[in-house]
Amino acid sequence: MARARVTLADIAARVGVSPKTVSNVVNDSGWVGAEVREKVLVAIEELGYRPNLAARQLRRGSSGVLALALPTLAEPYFAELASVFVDVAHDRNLTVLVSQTGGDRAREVEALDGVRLPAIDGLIMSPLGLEAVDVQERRRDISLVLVGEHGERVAGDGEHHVGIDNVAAAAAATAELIAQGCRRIATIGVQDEGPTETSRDRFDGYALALRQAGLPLDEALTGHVHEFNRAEGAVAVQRLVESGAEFDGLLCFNDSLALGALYALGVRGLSVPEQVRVMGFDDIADGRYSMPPFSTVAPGREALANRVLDIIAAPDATAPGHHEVPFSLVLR
Amino acid sequence: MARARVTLADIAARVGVSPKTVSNVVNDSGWVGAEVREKVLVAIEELGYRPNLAARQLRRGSSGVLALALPTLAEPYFAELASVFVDVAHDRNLTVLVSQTGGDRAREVEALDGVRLPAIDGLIMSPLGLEAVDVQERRRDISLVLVGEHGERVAGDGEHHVGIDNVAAAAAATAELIAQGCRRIATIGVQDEGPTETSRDRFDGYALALRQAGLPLDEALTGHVHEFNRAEGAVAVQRLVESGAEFDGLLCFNDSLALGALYALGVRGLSVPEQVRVMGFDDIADGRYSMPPFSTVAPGREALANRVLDIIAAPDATAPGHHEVPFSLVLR
DNA sequence: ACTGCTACATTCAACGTTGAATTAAGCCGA
DNA sequence: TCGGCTTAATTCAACGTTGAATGTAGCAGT
Repeated sequence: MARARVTLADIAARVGVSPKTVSNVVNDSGWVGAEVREKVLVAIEELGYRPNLAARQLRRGSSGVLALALPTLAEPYFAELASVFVDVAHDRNLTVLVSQTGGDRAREVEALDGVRLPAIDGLIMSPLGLEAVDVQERRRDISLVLVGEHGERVAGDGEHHVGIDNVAAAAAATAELIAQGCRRIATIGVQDEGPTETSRDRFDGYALALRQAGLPLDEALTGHVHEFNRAEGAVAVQRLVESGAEFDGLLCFNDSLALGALYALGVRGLSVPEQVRVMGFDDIADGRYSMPPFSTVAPGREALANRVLDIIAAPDATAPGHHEVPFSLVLR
Repeated sequence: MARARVTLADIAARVGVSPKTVSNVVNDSGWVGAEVREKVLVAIEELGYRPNLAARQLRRGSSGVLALALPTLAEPYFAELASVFVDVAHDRNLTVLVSQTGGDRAREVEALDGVRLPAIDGLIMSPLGLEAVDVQERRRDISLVLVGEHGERVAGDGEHHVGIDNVAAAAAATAELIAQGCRRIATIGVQDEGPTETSRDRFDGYALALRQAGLPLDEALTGHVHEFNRAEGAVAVQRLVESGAEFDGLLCFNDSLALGALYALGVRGLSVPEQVRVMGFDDIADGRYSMPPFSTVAPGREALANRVLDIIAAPDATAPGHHEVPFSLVLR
């Protein structure tokens, strides 16, 4: 399996030129005669030469490779985000490699330090455990862009962050439920511990929309969770229903929660959307074929990826801090 | 942002020792006195030294980094597989970086060649467009392990492949439906074009189980699809129902198809599991909170990842060819 | 014949790290 | 006192690539 590597020098020896000339052919740099170029290309083909990227990067100082560090790929939102990032980057002739941190502070710091990552040009991270001080105290030689709401807090004014306006998005989603006739709108996804930025922003938007519509904010309609996944969504709805709370609308802080909620509503025999209208967040693929269907907030994933890559391409052309990308409502 | 890199030489100069001694401290190699070690560690902390991985790999010839190339992260099966791989590898002190090829032959070949990948020690790939000749004709200096059914064909006897016995798994799943009382079992997921290995194996298992139970194989109960996703699953069921086919069991060739099928069954007013029992494949997280619930075949993901990493760790200790890992049925 | 130019190709050194070989110093026992 | 052993640190070269500097023709122009 592990045959010896073919190097520039091997090609050079075979053709009878210097390694540098071969390098020039490979990189289309310098002056190379047509005849020599041809012979070199033939030799490369015959011997199966592949540039050693470690050596190239060591010399050049850059690799054209970016890393995307996410809490988990098991959550569809992150998996789909990763998918979009890779594709958008591919169109730009960049490679994005995806890494999974588990949302663990230590592993996120490791990613920042480039521990166990190959030499990369830039790091895109959606942190969960990271603290602002972790970013501030270490000098980096690569560019960093943070995404996600926790990332926004960590970034502060000193680092790049890209994301949607969560408060506005949650307010728009809530307003839509109200427009559809809901008057008692429950919410699922309030978090009381850990990185709660997302939760808080979305709750703020929810509260804002209620206030603007002159509806009361009822603590009994607030479903608390530990994490944003189906299991927690199901349990939260179960608790709400058992507590005797009555509601005709349900704002879930992401689609996984919404899918879990639909499950629990189904078990309880509550029909969607007749008895309860459900709204989610993230527009993940699972939600598109959910039965019954529910509406959701679509963050502009392509827009996000493009914005991030713009910043990575020219980190100093953009002032650090928060950069906003648009969202939209998907009604089903 | 891009501050100058701190090198071993910088640390060495500050402490007043040779770079090699600093290297020894960093790698716990060679003999270093307690006092010098301490001073070096302090300097490393103060200056924020981080080893240059490109240089290290160039010198060492290996990086401890593996790449996992998948068709897409947008499909939950692959995303969850990636998640498991990263975690299992992390436990073994290895890094797995995930790449997305789109199932495109050219991009899969690029991955094989290491184009636009940082220097890595091993490649794990679930191919879709790749051909056996692509693998055979290029000499590689890294170890390769293929996964997935198309990968099994590409691997042949000359390359490593790890996977479950799809025929047996599909047969077991079908036998379970029969044991639950189903007599007319439809199937969804037969493919007529592209990389159809998965589809064929599962259909063979389905046919085998029917034969063993003395049940007829009815072509009218066969749902054809182009891809394994929710949309196709929904459409396939719709077609089956509209064709007038009657069935009390439904074997879907993966969970995404099953979720789409459930959607279509729901729209048609067919109740699950009363009127139709549904069985899927892959045991993805979405399926676990599906309403109504359905059973599925769980491939041993951890077992798969561990087997693959065993092989990568010692590629020559294992004969190339197919290596099997167990599956199990998850009944809901 | 001399200068200056163009087109090609080469040499040299360096990117940062680390195995292998070497040196240096301290200590022990004969 | 000498050789031999242990501990500690060093020097050297090389991993494969590529910028910068340099060399060498051949040819045009004066």
